[in-house]
Amino acid sequence: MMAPYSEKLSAASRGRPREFDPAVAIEAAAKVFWDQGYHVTSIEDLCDATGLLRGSLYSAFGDKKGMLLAAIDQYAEKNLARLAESLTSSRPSREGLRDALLYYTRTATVLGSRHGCLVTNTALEMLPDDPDVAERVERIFRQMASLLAAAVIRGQATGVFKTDLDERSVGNFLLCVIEGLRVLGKIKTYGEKDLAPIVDLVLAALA
Amino acid sequence: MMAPYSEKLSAASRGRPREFDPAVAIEAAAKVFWDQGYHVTSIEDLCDATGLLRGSLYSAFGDKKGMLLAAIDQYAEKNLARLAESLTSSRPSREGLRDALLYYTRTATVLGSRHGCLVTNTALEMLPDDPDVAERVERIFRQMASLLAAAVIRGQATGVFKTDLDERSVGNFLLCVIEGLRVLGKIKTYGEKDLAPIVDLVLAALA
DNA sequence: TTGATTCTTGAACGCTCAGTCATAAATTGG
DNA sequence: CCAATTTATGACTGAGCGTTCAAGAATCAA
Repeated sequence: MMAPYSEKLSAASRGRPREFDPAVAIEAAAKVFWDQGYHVTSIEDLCDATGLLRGSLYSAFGDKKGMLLAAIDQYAEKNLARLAESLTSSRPSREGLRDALLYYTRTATVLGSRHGCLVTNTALEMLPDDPDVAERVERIFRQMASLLAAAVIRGQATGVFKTDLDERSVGNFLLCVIEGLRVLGKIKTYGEKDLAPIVDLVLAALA
Repeated sequence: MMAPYSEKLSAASRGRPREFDPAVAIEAAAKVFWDQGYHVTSIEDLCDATGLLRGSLYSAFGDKKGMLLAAIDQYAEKNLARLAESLTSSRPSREGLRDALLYYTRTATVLGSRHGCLVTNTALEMLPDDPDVAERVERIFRQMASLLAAAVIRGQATGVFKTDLDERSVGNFLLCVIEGLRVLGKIKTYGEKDLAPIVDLVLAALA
């Protein structure tokens, strides 16, 4: 179960070639898991979303869990890259971090699609019992906290933030708020104008 | 579905008397939903946990969703009362709020039972699609935010907290952090000593 | 061309699920 | 005691689930 699908996903040199792009299929599957959750999603849902038949999905990803894990991996890679770019695109500033956090208040509250974050949703649905999901969520959260902490550290060097902040604590603090925003964003009574002030209070703790 | 079970739960004057206490049954059911999540939990799981047979559960609570809603209501009532008492037991102080928040870092990270919060778990599993759960989560979160905001307001009057804080924003901020703590608490790499510093950063934003 | 290999197709399997119902048991009102 | 009413019991149902698999199709190596 370590990498139950990656072996299968490598292009085979012999035999009939695969007729679909696994990355495209997984992106479609990820949307379904994201919308509905893991347990509610049926294989038929995934077939409909991907346009593939059961056998093709099973031969490529092993089983339903394999499809979820592939979805999480692909989703996390994309979103971590986006966060990293958002935090490093401009020179460290209060507004740079503010914009990075406001991204989560915006995506959390998009009307008609309050499905939050695939990783957060899956974590709450499947932890603490599922070791495969746990391993991935731990890694993703660690990377997010590192990126956030690094941004604050850079801001400290340029005098934007307080200098007596513990790196690890700040990263966890910001990650905690982001996850909280993703929870609140699921409730329709919380709009962006309710969540944005939270970000400003967060920044007040750092400067 | 408004109150699908409450009508049934009132004691009937005629006929064979109910042999079990619905509140006890619901507490046992709530533990199962809390541990496993709604969709993974089967009626047989609930029968095992409550010691009752299917017919008794169905006649008392209508259906599986009715059992969940009753569990949420009972759980929320207990926990809101606990939070209210925690916040008002001593005169308003930085340490009073700190203790109230540290409660969540402790319960979130109990070894061997990182099942978080029933309301948070159910919200992420069933929102935004389920209106019955949505209605309850909205109400519970609104009450939590109100209690937290009121505690800060009382602290402002005694000079413990900054005076330029918006009541609504502070309540949402603290609620957001609590929900974030409940998410992080699901990951075994986060212990209480990782979460406690978050609380101190939160307090730094208020004073 | 032949055989091995891989993917596609879609029917089929075994199982679990939420929910139902007929019957029996316990209570109340008259 | 006799209906009427409510609960307890547990077998049952129909639907949906994840997964498997045999047969057909497409490719490559030789």
